[in-house]
Amino acid sequence: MASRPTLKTIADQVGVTVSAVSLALRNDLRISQATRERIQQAAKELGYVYNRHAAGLRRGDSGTVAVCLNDLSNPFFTEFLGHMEARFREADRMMLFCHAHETPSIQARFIRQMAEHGAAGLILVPVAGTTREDLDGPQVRHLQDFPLVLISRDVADTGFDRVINDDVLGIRLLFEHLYEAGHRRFAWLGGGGDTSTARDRECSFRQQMDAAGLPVTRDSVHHGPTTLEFGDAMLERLLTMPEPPTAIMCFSDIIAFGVLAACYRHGVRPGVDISVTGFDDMAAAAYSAPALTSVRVRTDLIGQCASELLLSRMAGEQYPPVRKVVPPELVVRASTGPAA
Amino acid sequence: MASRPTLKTIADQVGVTVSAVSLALRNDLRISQATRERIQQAAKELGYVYNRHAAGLRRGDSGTVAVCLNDLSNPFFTEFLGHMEARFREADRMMLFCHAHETPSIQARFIRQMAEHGAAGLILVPVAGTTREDLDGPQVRHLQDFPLVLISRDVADTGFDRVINDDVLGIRLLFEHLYEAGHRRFAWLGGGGDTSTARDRECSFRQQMDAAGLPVTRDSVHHGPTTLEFGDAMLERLLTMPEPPTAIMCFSDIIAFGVLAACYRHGVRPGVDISVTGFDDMAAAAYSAPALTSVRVRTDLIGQCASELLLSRMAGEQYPPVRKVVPPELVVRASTGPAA
DNA sequence: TTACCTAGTTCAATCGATTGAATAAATACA
DNA sequence: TGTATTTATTCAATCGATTGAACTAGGTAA
Repeated sequence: MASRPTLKTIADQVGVTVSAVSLALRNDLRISQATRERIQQAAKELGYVYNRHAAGLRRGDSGTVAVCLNDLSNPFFTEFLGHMEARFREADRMMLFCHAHETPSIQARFIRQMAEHGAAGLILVPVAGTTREDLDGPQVRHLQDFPLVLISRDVADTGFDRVINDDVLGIRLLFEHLYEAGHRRFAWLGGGGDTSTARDRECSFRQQMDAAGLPVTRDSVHHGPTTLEFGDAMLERLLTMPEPPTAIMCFSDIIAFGVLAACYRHGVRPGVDISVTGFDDMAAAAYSAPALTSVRVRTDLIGQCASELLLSRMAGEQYPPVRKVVPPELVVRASTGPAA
Repeated sequence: MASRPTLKTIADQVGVTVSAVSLALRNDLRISQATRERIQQAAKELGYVYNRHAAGLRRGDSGTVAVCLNDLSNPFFTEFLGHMEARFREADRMMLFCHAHETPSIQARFIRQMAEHGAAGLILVPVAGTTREDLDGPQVRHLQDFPLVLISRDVADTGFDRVINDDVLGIRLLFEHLYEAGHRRFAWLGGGGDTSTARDRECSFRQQMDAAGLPVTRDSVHHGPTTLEFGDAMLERLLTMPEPPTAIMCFSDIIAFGVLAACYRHGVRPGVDISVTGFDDMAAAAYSAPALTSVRVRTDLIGQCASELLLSRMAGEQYPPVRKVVPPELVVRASTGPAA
């Protein structure tokens, strides 16, 4: 296949130099209107495609940003992705995307590669277990002074900007809602991963229990993956207990959906016989059977805030690291009700 | 911030030329082991980051592939994304990502931009209404002989490779399952968009009805968006009909979930009072209340096949356009049962 | 001793676009 | 008419890595 036309091709065609073409295509007024039009016309006819490698090499910016997430099967993260993609498109930035799949080596590789590609900034949901070292150590020297925004999960002791949900508040809202409805026997499901989200939510749960004078026993906290399967399997187990909980608080809506599915099979009526809460308030929460009580994490605000922050850092703005904590909102639906 | 080290920086440090450094970093045997090690050591110490713009400019390949999808809120598409991402990572390709959101202008822009960025190939779920012209016209000359694989949705009369699901078969499997269970009053929900998927599934539904000698009336086909809301709202409407259908076939699991939610509220028992089917068999289908009968679209196979195909085209392999049709599998669950 | 390898390294052109400085041509001003 | 000024375009260096060709020791064979 014939190689693609370049500025040179156009220049020869029109009878000017590459400089003139370069300027004309960017609508620089230094080139006369007439010539500019001839050049632009020729470019169109030749099917010219701008070469950002060449331009980026000279100017030092490729026009891309990098985004690294961990769980595409979780709508919660794809919501983020959507919000950020929209904002970056607006800013005329392309998105280099990585699905790290909770795998440190994939994340590490992506962090290197996006730099090789000249990405101008990085949005990262850090893989579970990510430490300060991973983002700040000698292996990743290039991240120093690099525009990087952490979202959803925090990493302690780093000097990066971060935008996260107020997980402590979220759990408190749910707990208070349940407590006021008379619940006293609670179970906590999920949050197996080594993330700030898992820690903060569980910690908040324990605090609430403490504050309410309720004991946290081995039977009230159950770690596991954020999957439907886990929720489903856990309900089966909880039902066999001598004194099953009356309220089940899940780390994520996903787990809660699994619990609801198991309830349905067992003829246990959520909201009547037992109360179930999720976390995130993904779109499906309003359409589960029954609709799920949850806390709405503002993925829109977090996504927007993170992309704004990144774009401003990319524009070179200097200010101390920002740690933005976005409050979630309690959404009460049919899956919770008064304690039996 | 000090600009990043380049080959020159390393060369000066070690006391060799850039050529030597370039070769050494790629482990070329022409450079002696000793020098190579000194150079690699220096590179590490300096925190050198490879510049793919420069390399790509010279070599003509940036090492990226582009992927353009339309609905991130649909797990069906994110499943694809996951499968392809994995395969491309394996091939050491980065992914330029776009969420076209069923918007032709976004798709068109992305098709231009990914070329500007030197992507070596493109995987595209075409936006609803995409025509031959959009992929083959004078605006997109650069797509000629460009590695491009269409997935999930087909575009007529194009010479591109495509990997799609056998939608006709999928509907037939569902229909036969319902028909054999005694159903005779059917409703079809969804497929509002101008896509091959929507056309093929509805067309197949009509064919099945015809073949079974059942009339397709105004009341049996209802177009709408692929949302939970639509399914929910439609069930409400169907229930008010004098002779409601006994079997509801939905364009997508998403719509079916909406239908199930409405059933739950109304005390209608899916699988007993009414039968409901989805399409795609996303992960959640096994955990809805009740679990949803659907057809499993092999996103794994389609994703793998598409990425293999693309990689082979990118490697320069020549063969006539491939049109791969992957058969789906019927998955019967509790949401369907014998006609009342 | 001379011609000839060979391994190890350097030279210099190259990819395509950008840009500050230089030049040429046209116009304005005195 | 000659000089200053503006306008339109070209020149040439540059970004960072790659690569075929050229060079330079040191070693071998004749």
